[in-house]
Amino acid sequence: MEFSSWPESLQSHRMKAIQELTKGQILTDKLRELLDEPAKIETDLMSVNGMVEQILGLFDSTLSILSPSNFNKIPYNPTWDIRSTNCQNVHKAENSSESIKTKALVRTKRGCYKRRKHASSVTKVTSTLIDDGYAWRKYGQKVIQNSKHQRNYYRCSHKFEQGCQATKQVQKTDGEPSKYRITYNGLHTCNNLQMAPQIIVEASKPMDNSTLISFESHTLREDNKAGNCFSLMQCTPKEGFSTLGDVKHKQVSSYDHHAPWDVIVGLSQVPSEPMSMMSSGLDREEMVSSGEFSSKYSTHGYDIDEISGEDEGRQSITRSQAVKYLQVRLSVFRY
DNA sequence: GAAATTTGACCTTC
DNA sequence: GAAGGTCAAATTTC
Repeated sequence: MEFSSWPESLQSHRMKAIQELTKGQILTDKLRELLDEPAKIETDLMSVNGMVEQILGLFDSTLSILSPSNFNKIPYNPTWDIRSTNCQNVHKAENSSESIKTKALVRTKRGCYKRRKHASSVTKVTSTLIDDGYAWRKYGQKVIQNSKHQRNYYRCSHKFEQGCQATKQVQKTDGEPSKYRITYNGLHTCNNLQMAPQIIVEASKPMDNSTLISFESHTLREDNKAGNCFSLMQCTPKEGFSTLGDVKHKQVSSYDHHAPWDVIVGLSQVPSEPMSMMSSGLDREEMVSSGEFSSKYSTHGYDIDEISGEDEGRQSITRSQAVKYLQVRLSVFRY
């Protein structure tokens, strides 16, 4: 990444990003030391878990610092929305005092949107519904073929204020016992991740939990904000979360309440382009194809069976590969 | 009364 | 044409 060519006003962002990545590098070194001694892993599993999560959190923080929303502190203009380009005339007509006949015509043109079939997504399966720290607004519900349960559609509450394109889908799985499949699409650009979650570790069977983290690459599309999105996750089910219909996607206090890095934070909003740019330390193909890595040592209190995007060209890599991966990314990104 | 949810219709993709 | 994602009016909740 050509940081030197960045505008001067962005230098502070660069410095912040470097600071975060430096922390990550230190943690990665420590983690590597731990991984070199399998016996230590056995006895200090929680430390390993915490370190991995912290590293991922640092990525999250860095990407948030480097995200376009931080560079462009300009109030959101709805006309920037990809759909608005084609719909502006529609909205104009709706706002005017056109005839009913015109309105009828307008209504037939609603829904000028692009389906994000190929945008990267993250899917996880949890046994409990969790508050991921973002404010969501339900906008739809659909019966899905070959599925007993309806799928619920949520968009970021700040979609219109800040143009945040993040959406998620929640569907109860048919399995027994039922779990919830949550699919995150798009990138949160709203900067409204308010509160670090309280992670409650299920000490009883930590080995049962697994995490697959997707670094899926995707081409830049018209909605190039779309990216992988590992949201903050709160593992304490709130009251009333027992059924899909009862889920409250409520706004949480202020953005200033980011937790210190000792709080476990998920990797969120990994845009593909920076990842591609960071891949010089390893063979690019290796980087891209290593679209995900798994961890059987997740400290998350919920069950994550999978986090996946599109299935093409991805493979699981070992934990040590993942560490190497993080290390390289950190060192490359630093420059 | 404002905000959130529900729900049928519309639109895109496959 | 079917399936799934989104819109937006109607309805409900706070």
